[in-house]
Amino acid sequence: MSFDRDQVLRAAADLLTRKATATTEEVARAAGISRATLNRHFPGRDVLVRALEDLGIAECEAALDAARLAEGTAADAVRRLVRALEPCTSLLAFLYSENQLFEGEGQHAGWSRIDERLTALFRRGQADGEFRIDLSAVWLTEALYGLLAAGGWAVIEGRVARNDFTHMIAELLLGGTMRRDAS
Amino acid sequence: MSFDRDQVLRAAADLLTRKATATTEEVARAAGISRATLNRHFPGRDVLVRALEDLGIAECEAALDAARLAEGTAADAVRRLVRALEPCTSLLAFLYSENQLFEGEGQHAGWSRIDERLTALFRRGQADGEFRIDLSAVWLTEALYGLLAAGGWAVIEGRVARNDFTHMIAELLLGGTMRRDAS
DNA sequence: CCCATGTGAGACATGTCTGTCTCATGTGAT
DNA sequence: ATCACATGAGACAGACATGTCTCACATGGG
Repeated sequence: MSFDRDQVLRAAADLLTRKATATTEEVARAAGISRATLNRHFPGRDVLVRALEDLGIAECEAALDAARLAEGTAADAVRRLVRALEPCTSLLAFLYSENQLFEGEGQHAGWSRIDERLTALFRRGQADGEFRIDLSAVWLTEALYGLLAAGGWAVIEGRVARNDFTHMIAELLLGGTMRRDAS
Repeated sequence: MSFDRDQVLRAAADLLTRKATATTEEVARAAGISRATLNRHFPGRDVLVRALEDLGIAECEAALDAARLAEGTAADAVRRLVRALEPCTSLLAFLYSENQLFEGEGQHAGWSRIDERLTALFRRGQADGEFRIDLSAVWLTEALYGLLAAGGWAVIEGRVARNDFTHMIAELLLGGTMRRDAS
């Protein structure tokens, strides 16, 4: 019954993704610890959310590193990225919706770094003539977030198979819905 | 100072989209009425959310009607649909995130109807050979929701221009990021 | 003019979540 | 065995949102 910070954070993320308004007692029970212990380590719900944010940022940056965005074609980099991001989608989905609440406080600097790296990837694709230029790189970054969240929720609700996750998101983002035969 | 149900609902939607945890007093103040009056007409927060849901469903179905999804190419139908949906995006974005909370209760039947109409549109595009078939129509429907929400929030946060809304979403969904020259 | 209706303001009780505290228990190290 | 330490369980008070109630006021119709 020792305290495993990482395991607690993951249990909290799993629960909060499904039920964003969960009580601290529910979070504690989901993590297998008491409310008192949860409060000793994370004094306040905002502290817990910030810790989840830090975890999400760390996992995102690890995924970005693992995807080696600078190598190969931008399209392949996007595919590697989506695949690398898949394990932390539910955490991202939670933080994505939670972020809407952080109105004025200014967002975590980590997200800016991640935004910048993603935007740079799309800009590279545009500069290489690989991606179209009438959709701004900033919008493509936002769209990727939206598709990841939509995909994560669709998987949770059983509307789509988890195995299809990477293919669905990456191929929709890259190729859209239109058939590409013609060519 | 008479009570205008529709105006109150729109004010509530605007506020709740930006701050999903807003107090009933904040909602009332945003709508220009007192908390007592708000509670007379919407006894309970869930009643208010349900009313917003009904409003969102009604506006969605009106947009679906206006877009005449059965006419012309499926791609053009999607473009008309996104354009018709644009005015109620913020309400949709709120309901989209709020819906994650309705876990067990079973969702409003209206959403099923809307899902079905959207899925039918994508299926038609696939049957006509216009859309690719390796992305399921159900996923395309979910993706459209995700892109609408992402677009709505990106506009609210000033990351992208409101004028670009329709083009960004529709063209990304239809054509993806890849350049389409070649062909 | 009088009355009915609807509203705003405020007070009040209630329920819930939260943060904190105490105390007993269990575990590991010495 | 003993001690230090962390945890679990429960109690407690405070903060907050909520729902309800009363009362005063304005408006509109009879």
